[in-house]
Amino acid sequence: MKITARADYAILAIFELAQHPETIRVQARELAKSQEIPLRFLEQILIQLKKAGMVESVRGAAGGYKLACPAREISLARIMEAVEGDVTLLDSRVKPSCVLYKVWQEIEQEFVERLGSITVEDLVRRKIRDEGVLVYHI
Amino acid sequence: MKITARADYAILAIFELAQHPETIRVQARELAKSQEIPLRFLEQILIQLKKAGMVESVRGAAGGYKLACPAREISLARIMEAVEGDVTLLDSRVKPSCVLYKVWQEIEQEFVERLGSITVEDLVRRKIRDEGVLVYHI
DNA sequence: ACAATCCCTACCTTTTTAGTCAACTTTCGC
DNA sequence: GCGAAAGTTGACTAAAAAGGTAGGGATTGT
Repeated sequence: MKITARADYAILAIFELAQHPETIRVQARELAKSQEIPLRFLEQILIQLKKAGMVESVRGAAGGYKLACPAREISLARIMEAVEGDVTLLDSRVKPSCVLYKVWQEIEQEFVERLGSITVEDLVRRKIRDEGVLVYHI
Repeated sequence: MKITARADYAILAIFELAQHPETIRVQARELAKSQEIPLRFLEQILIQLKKAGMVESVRGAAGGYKLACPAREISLARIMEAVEGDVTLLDSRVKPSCVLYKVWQEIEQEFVERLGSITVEDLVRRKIRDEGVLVYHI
């Protein structure tokens, strides 16, 4: 079981955006720097997140990104689906007629539900709980 | 989330072995044919399963494979670990200091436990329940 | 105007997956 | 003992996916 770099970076980026006040925009460059993500790669990812409606952008000189919806509406599953297309689809070579097919389906469903149960808001809460205060300010 | 061909084939092979009486040996060729697995590839996989103590082989003219331990002791997790080496290790780029790290650990643990909770015996039981009787006989 | 920033398409590189091959060893049946 | 059937091994290759780059165009603030 491994998380792809895309998904990993996507989650980190959204997580960081969620820690900034809603009113301010964060530039890709900043996100890339603080999370140690290759800028050009991150740009690709942000586009996907934008298309999926989780992030909104402003172009131009003082442009940047911010969340397009409340952090509580963004789950890990949603992020992963946005950048990977088909996280939810488990693919095995077994035929639907085989007993194993159903077993995989069950396991997959549980897994996706679990990923869907964790929101970015949860992450922020956990961080506050574990580390006291958030770092980013206006 | 996707199962590798190796893991998929390994599970199918063991599953088929589990459906044969303990006393008889099944040849790699037979397994390959009935499960539609490339023979040479299956041979690789069987070696891994043997090393992991799940299968035992007899060489020579009337050789073949059989389970090396009761089906109830073989879980999906065990098979996957045998052929993939590190299924259980979730790798993300987040640092251990990040809140996400713990979250991934939790999810991974649940997932692995789930895979560990399903044994080949369970599969056989399900098959009997769903399809009535097993196909393979002496 | 121009610099900073986001956007889009295409491409490249590395790693992993999936599968093959040839040669070798062991065992069985005679 | 001998040949055939079967398992064993390690090296090899092709294809796909992951990870990342590059160039250029579009927008906006100053």
